[in-house]
Amino acid sequence: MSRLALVDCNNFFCSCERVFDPSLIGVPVVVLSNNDGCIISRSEEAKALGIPMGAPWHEQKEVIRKHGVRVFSSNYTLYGDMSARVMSILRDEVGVMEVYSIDEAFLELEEDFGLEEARKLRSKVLRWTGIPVCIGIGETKMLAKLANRHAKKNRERTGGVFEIRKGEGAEKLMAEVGCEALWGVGKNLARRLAGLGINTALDFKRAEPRQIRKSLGVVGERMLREMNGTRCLELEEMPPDRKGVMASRSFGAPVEALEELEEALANHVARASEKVRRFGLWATRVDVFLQTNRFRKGEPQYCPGAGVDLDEPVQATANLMGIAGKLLQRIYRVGYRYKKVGVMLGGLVNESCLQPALEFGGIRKEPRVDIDRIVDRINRRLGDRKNPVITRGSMGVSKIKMKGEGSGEAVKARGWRMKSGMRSRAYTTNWSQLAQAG
DNA sequence: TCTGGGGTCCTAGGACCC
DNA sequence: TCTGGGGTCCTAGGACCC
Repeated sequence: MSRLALVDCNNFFCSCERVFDPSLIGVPVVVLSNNDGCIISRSEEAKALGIPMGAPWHEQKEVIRKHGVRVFSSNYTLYGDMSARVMSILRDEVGVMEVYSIDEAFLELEEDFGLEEARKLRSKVLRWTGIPVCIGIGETKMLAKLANRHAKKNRERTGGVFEIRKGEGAEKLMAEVGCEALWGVGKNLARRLAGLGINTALDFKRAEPRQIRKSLGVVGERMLREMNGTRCLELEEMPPDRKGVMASRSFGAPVEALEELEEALANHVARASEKVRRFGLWATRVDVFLQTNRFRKGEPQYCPGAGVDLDEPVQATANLMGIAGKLLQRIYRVGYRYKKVGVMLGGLVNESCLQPALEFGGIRKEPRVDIDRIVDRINRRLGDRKNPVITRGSMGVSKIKMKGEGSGEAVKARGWRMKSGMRSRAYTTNWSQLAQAG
């Protein structure tokens, strides 16, 4: 039976800080989120003080002051570097592994890799990097996660290493774990499960697949199978290509002026595009969004977003800046107190998708067109369902030729890409309504 | 104008994770 | 007063095609 190990660094960000400042050992430490807003990593001592994960810093100030908790802003350069060191040690250990996050990795285990080997690996990582880890072993990712959780919660008894094996032992453990502790089950799904009378991990493991499928969908069914030892979540050795890159920040104090939003947005666009270039990618879509303060229940909320598909892949900050700026102007409304502005560069493509500027004997390629989509958008923006601005009509009223009528070569020369199944279609335009709609 | 099932594509929104 | 940032996947529903 093949098995997986989940190696998870303990209190990773705090542990990283400790490696470089031994005076932090044995005292409560917390690390704050990007904007120093929330607590995102706590040492064991800080957890013992009752400081919750994700708590707003300002809510914990009193406890922090009272107990002399050491507080750090996050330092992702440091954490990334430490992560790479840990991962390289793990990579030496096994043939196949998946770096799941900055502080976790799944390892495919050989038959003879047992608890003893896991303990050795654990102390090796600690010795070489100063980072303590826990290791959970199981047949599937979910089971390895569960085993890891158990190893962490019972560190004295387990020595930070635990394997979950089929049988009574496993079921006893599961009976003591609530569903919300399972990987992939959050607050909402846990509530839904509770409604079905499924409260513990064991209840879930024994649940009726049809029922789970019905109320939690395929995601739920996959989890259920994983709990019973069937692998549904594969190990991904190669990280899949990134789909988008986002950059956003909350403001310390609410912002109302467009100029201020523009300034912040310019910053985010610069960061996001830099990242995209570093990955060797290009964006084919830009989305901009605004948010008011969702915690201020009394204030009017406005969280608009707008995006465009680009005619061609773009990488340059300046180009993206212009596009993002226009989108911001489109969604900006006077009179709101904005808390956040952000940009999302999407539809990322690599070099292979770049179209050469010159093709077909020097005729420049035009962007891909999809008339139906464009028509759909125009209608959605300007008309309503009952009164579309543009409708598919009888042939010959107002025609956009896509194919055929001897114009195939012309179409090709323009570089229009045909989707299979595309045909000539006719559209009628309600010009007066279009004019009215602006 | 009505009839119908099997597909795809797109978007918005929900849920989750670290 | 202050309450993160960055991702992924899935679903539902509409429009459209054949």
